[in-house]
Amino acid sequence: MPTKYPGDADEVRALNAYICLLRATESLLAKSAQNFRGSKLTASQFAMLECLRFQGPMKPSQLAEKMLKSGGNITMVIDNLEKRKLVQRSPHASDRRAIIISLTASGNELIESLMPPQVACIKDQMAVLTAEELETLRQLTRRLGTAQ
Amino acid sequence: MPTKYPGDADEVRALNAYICLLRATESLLAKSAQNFRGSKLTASQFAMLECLRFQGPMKPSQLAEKMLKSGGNITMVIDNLEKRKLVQRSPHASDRRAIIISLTASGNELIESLMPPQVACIKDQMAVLTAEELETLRQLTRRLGTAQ
DNA sequence: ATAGAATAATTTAACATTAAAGTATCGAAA
DNA sequence: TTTCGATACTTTAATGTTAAATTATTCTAT
Repeated sequence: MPTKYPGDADEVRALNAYICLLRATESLLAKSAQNFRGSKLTASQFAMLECLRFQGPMKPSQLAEKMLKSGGNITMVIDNLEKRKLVQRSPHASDRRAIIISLTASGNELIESLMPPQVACIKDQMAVLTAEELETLRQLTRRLGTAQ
Repeated sequence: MPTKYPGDADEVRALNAYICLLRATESLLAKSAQNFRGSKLTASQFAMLECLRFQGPMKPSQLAEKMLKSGGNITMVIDNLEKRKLVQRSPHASDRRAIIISLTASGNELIESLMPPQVACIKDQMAVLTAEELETLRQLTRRLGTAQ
């Protein structure tokens, strides 16, 4: 993050917005991570439980796509959650190459208990902005996110 | 990232903005990472070179603070950059506990060659927003970033 | 002056992350 | 039907990341 880069007005404007955007995201993620640290979950483990909770059982390749992570990484996160019996591997009904990952009863119970504080935490942090500002932020970042 | 979480209007607004913010950051970081991947640098290695280039030689503890990373992590990133002779360790003048990390000539040359494409890349990606929108984004994310 | 607290860097262990290679299975074309 | 390319997951190697423990040094209060 360059704090002083000699550039024209366009560059300075873009860099300033970029730096603030990154810092805001870092700040939000660091704060919300506190909600699941007590359960000894990493950010990836929490994200996987959350994904399975809201979108149901799915294949590792689908988890990789939704979580924007590599396949090899997904295998390891599943391994570590499976050791704690929070998720389970089942054979795919029609494709013997594939497997289906699903929450166990205790995995479901855990993510259910963690979601309300997580949502409250995000709501609290975003509350420094008004409803209108949040809508503006959503629209601006939505356009940036889909930029190629 | 929950796509459908049953909540009140405030929660939905906050979550939507939050999700778009995170996705925008992911998208920007992924794109700008392409600029230094060709030089076999990781994001942390690039960030360290950038930090030393713009803020001069400093102690590992200062790098850790500026890069928002743990001390142990900084030691490893220095190790890997030192292997390639891009940075060097020197004894601190007055404190024998401390060391000073600085760019080597080739490290300086490398980061100098990488900065212009990096800035251009960020400028390009942010160009989906107008000057006014960039200023709005900067102000909104600045307030979020400093939220505790 | 010295004991003890604080600071600076490193080491270690566990998990994350990616890219690349490996194994097994599927599907389609010859 | 056999072969070959594509798909799905795992494994491996290298690096990143944190937290906690370790070592060495400095600072401070007595």
